[in-house]
Amino acid sequence: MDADVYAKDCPSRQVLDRIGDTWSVLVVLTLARGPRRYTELATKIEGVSPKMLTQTLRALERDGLITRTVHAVVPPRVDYELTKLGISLLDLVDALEGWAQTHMGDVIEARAAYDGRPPQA
Amino acid sequence: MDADVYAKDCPSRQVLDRIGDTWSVLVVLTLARGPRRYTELATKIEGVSPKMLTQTLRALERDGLITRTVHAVVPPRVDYELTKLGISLLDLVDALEGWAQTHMGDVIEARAAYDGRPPQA
DNA sequence: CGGCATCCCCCGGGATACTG
DNA sequence: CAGTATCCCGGGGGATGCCG
Repeated sequence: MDADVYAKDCPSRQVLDRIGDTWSVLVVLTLARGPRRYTELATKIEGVSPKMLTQTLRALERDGLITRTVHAVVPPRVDYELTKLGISLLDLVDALEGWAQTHMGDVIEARAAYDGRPPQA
Repeated sequence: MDADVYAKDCPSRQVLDRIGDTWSVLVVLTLARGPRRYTELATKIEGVSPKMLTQTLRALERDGLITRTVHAVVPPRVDYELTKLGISLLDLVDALEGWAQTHMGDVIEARAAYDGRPPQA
């Protein structure tokens, strides 16, 4: 198999897209330290709508990155948890978060410089 | 500074978004082994439209991840190159590509299993 | 509580054509 | 060659309302 992310039809491109999705990343990060309930995820991840959260969770489940466990109690309780595959992704996603935090300042600076300078300097 | 990616207004979230963008990732990957011209990028990265390529390049430039060098020749020649900051991101993005390629098979399998099974098994 | 369905709006982004 | 400008469409995604 080629697994060429540059090829628009290669599945690896789709996988890359999934990893790239912000909500996916945040969900995986939130599940880093064990199972979480739907509401916990919704609360922790600011700005995500119920629709997008569900959609993201389904996509991650479909891709085998998380499991969805329904507890037959009332009120209902649903736990989401990283699979082995999901855990293997965790290191990466963690690094992503780290990079974003570490270099956030640099990026902000760069933006200011770029915006402050006349277009055709 | 908090640098909380879960906070919807934290700049780190925006940085995360930029990293997440598929075109950004592919551009950075393409620039991994040295400067590339606009057309080279357009050719290498399948499926990207001129509009999106330009837009992506501008965003990356603004964030200080790449530089844009215009050579005063005719026909015009423009080179894009990773900055130090961009290079620091390269390792991550490389790992991303690697993960996508390595686990592509697992994901495809998981999807087949998920899709093949009746909704409420 | 944890969804799914529906509606609807907005804009991301592709296609096409033109310019320096 | 390396863009920019314009048009336009599809669907991403928010809001709301209803079930188990």
